[in-house]
Amino acid sequence: MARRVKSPPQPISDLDARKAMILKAVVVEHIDTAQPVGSSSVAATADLAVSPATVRTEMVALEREGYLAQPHTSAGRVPTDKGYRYFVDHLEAGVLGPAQQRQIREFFAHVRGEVEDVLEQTSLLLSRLTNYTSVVVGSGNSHASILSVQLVNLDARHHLLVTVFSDGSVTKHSVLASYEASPVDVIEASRQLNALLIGTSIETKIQVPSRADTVAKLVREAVSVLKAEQPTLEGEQLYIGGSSRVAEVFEGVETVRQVLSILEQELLVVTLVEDILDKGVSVAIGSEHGYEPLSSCAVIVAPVSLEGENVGAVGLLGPTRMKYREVMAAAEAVSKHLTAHFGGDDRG
Amino acid sequence: MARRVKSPPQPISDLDARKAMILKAVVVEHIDTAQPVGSSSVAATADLAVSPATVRTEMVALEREGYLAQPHTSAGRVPTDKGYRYFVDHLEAGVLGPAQQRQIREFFAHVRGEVEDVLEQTSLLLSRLTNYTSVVVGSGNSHASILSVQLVNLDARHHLLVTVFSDGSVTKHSVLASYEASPVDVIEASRQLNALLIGTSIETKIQVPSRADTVAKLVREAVSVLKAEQPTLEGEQLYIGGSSRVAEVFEGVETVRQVLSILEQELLVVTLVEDILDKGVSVAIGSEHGYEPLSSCAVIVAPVSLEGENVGAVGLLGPTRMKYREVMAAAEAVSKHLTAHFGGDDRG
DNA sequence: GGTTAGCACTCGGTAAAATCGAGTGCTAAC
DNA sequence: GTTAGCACTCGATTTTACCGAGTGCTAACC
Repeated sequence: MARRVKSPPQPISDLDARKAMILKAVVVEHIDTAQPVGSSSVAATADLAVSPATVRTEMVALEREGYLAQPHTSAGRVPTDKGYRYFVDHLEAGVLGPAQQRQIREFFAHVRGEVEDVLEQTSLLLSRLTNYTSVVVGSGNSHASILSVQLVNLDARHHLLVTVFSDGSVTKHSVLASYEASPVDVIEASRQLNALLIGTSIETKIQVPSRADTVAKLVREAVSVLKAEQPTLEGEQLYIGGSSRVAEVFEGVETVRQVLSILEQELLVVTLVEDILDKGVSVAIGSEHGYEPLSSCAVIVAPVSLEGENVGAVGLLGPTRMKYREVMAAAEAVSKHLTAHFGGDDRG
Repeated sequence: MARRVKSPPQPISDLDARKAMILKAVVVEHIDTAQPVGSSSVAATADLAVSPATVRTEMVALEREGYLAQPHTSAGRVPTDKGYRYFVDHLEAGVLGPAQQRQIREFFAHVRGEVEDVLEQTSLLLSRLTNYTSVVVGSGNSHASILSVQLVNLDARHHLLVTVFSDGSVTKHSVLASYEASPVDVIEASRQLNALLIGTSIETKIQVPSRADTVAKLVREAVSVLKAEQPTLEGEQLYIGGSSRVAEVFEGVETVRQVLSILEQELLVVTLVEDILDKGVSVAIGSEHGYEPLSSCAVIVAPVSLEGENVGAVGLLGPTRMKYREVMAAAEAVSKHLTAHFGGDDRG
């Protein structure tokens, strides 16, 4: 996470102390008011003992360097994505309000149920906490090992393959056969599948029996449907909380539509979040994530890990002028709690 | 479904032929243009050989009787909920365009996978077909019988109860014990659970063993988490397709927000759809369904049945000025196909 | 009696004009 | 390097005027 402390030699794109303060003031006020910010209100910022005129000169520079933009002559300045980026990179870590801290603690003290339920609840919590739309991603089970498989027959040709994985996930797959199988066959197939698959992961290559009897055919069939899953994306879980926030937080019906439409494409959202995570970043602003329809959004993510490994992420989606401090703090806190929750799950 | 053919004696609230035609003309045009409709455009309707003045007189009457409303003096008329209701009740059955029919047929010819996947895909289909937000509800499994239960142990105190129902649904429940249990115990418990539960439904009262050994405790524990589900609502599945349509179809950010916010409350949506279905109606207009925030919406539903029993529903949500003919036809067609799909599931 | 042409009237929507003022950039003095 | 002063810009807001779709009413018409 790029959080630079003030230290001597900085990349070209760095700003002297005063410019930084001015930029920060503009960002803060614009986030608050959604209006272009003028030189006088910046000058009024207590800890900046200069006149509006001076501020103006600096703002011209900031604009030239791409941190600020002017909607039109004779309007105040608005931060660009680059401006927000600088702001976020130099943000001192935010602290959560006590009320929110309590809310999170209480939530995790009382939440229970399956992982899926917890993740879903968490997405609602995040959205309630921040007033933005939240996104919780649980990773797939592609390398979890199989604890148990069972073939249950619904009728003579229609069976259900139920698989339990070591991460606690359960999948089911229909197995439709063109031949009839007796309950005894199914039980035997089930037994063989167990022998064959337990301990392997879905990625493991399996040597299936090549005999031509009903049981062997069933076994082959079952293994094949199990392996037929797309390796990476099936099994990913996505929970979106507070999508109605989109309508309150973005202006312009068209933007709202676009964002909602993106959120509907679950694969895309999962990829987006994981991309951001892969880059090791916690915030993607504007066009940084490369999804053009989301260019007026910022996405904040935090990883959730289990035994040192990333098993998911929590994210928040808002306009570029979102409350980064609070929201980043919230995301971080929730991701921590979630990690702890899954790590020390076994309450007595 | 109330579809009246013109027949002699009607309830008080019925209209003579000409009023009906005028009302219909207003509704049709308003659905098309979203604008108040004036007497002259109604008079221009080919099959109505009267002058605007006459139409006006009739419109005054229609307004008095509550079918039309006037946004303000010297504006055209707009249908009220009652007006739409009359329109819908007297709507001759719509026919789907050939393109849409093909789309539906193709969809059902190629769709495959678990019930859940089919329902989810269906909701997308419906939304694509109609350009409105769609809702697909799959009923719970509360009276499906249990085909198999299995206790899988994750670690000494943490087990997973996996239950397969006759309707093909699978549930999992964590069983957390305060005592340690050996794999042998778990297998034995699993065996006993099978003996105990197979063939019963979730509602059946079960006589659990009262012994104090580990196995019996496990069995009791497992039965109790299984029964702990809320009887009616858990297991209901809801799939919403095209929620971004909300933003294109309703005007006013506030309305959009409200509708989205309702859609987030899955329980509420399920109840809403089932309420409408229970009333034996296929369309709920404006405030007819009693959910105030949805008073500018119309909801069209069609049941999905399996072996004569309702197992779900498809629905579409739009503004009161929605294209009833087309949408009702689409909902009906899809519900028919879905019913057929599940009825004759066993393709060779 | 129902229908219709004629007409005065209403009133929201749109466009043009006027005004305002926040904010700028520049310059000259400090 | 900073700042006060000032002319200038330009979007937002308000004002005014106007248009015209649509109404309700009345008197003539079939």
